[in-house]
Amino acid sequence: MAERSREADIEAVYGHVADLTRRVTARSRRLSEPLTFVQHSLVRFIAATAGTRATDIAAAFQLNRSTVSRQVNELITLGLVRYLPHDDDEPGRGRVLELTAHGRAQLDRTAADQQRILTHRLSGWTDAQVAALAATLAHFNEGADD
Amino acid sequence: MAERSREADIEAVYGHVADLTRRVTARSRRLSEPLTFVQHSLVRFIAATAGTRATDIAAAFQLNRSTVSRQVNELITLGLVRYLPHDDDEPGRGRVLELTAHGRAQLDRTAADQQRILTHRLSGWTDAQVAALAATLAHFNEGADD
DNA sequence: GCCTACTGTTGCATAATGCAACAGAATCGT
DNA sequence: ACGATTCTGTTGCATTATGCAACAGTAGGC
Repeated sequence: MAERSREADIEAVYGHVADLTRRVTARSRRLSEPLTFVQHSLVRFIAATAGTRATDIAAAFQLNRSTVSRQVNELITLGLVRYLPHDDDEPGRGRVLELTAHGRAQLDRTAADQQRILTHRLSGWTDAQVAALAATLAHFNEGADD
Repeated sequence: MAERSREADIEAVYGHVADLTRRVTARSRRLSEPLTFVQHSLVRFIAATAGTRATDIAAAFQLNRSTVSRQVNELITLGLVRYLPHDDDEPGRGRVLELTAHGRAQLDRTAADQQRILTHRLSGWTDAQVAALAATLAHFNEGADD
C-alpha cells in the first residue's frame, strides 16, 4: 500500500517537474530583459564561482564547450564578463572569467526582477512552506549529475 | 529576521528552479528515445485531457499555435496521434486529437523509463520525503499561469 | 624537446520556437 | 440566408540554443 503510494508520488513528481520545466522555459522566452535565461544562468554562475573557466561552465551546465564558448563570447561582447589577465603563477590551463561592473549591475537587476516575481507568486505561502520548498528543491538538486 | 530568512529562501528557490530547469533541459537533449521531451509532453497531455485540440495545447503550454501545429503533425506522421473524425453534432471549432494505440504504447514506455530513472534518483528518500516533494511541487505549480 | 591532454574556437548542422500572413470553417448579427 | 467576424490550423521565413567534428594554441608530463 505504502509502496504503491510512493510510486504514485514519484509519477506525480515527474509530471510536476516536466510542467515546471516547460513553464519556466516558456516564460524565459517571453521575458528576456535585461538578460535571457541562458545569460542570467551563466552570469550568475560566474559571479558565484570564483575562478570559473568556460570549460567549468560547460561541465556544470552539461553543455558542449562550443555552446559555452559562443555564449561567453556574447557576454563579453555585451560587456558583462571579461577574461582575467593570464596569471603566469596560476597553475592549469584555461582562462578565468569574471563579471564586469556592468555585468554585476545587470545580474542584480535581473535577480531583483525574479525575486519580485517569485515573491508575488509565493505571497500566499507561509514562511515555513517557503522554507520547505527551498529545502526540498535543494535536496532534489543535490548530486543530480545525470 | 524571519522576513529576511523568507527572502533568502525565495532567492534560493529561484536558483534551484533555474538549476532544475537547466538540468532537465540538458538531459532531455541527451535522452530522446523513444520520445523527446516535447513529444512526451504533448502525448501525455493529449492522453490526460479528453477533447484536446491543438489550440488547447498551445494555451496550456504557452506556445505559439504554429509551433504546436508542427509538433502535432510530426506526432501524426510518427503514428502517435490522430485527429478524431469530425463530429457534426459537436459544437465549436477545431479538431480533436487522440492517441493511437502506438502512441499509447510509446507513452507508456517513456513513462516507465522516466519512472525507473526517478525511482533510482529518489532511492535514498523516505516515503514521507517523496510525498512532500510531490505535494510541494504540486502546490508550486498551482495557478502558475504567468 | 616531444608527445599528450586540455581548453577554446569555428564551420556546419539540427531542434524548437515565434511572427506574420493566409486559408478554411464555425459562429454571430442582421 | 448572407455577410462579417472570429477561431483554428498551416506555412514561409526567421531567430535562438544547441551539438558534432575538426582544428589551433598552450600547459603539462615524461
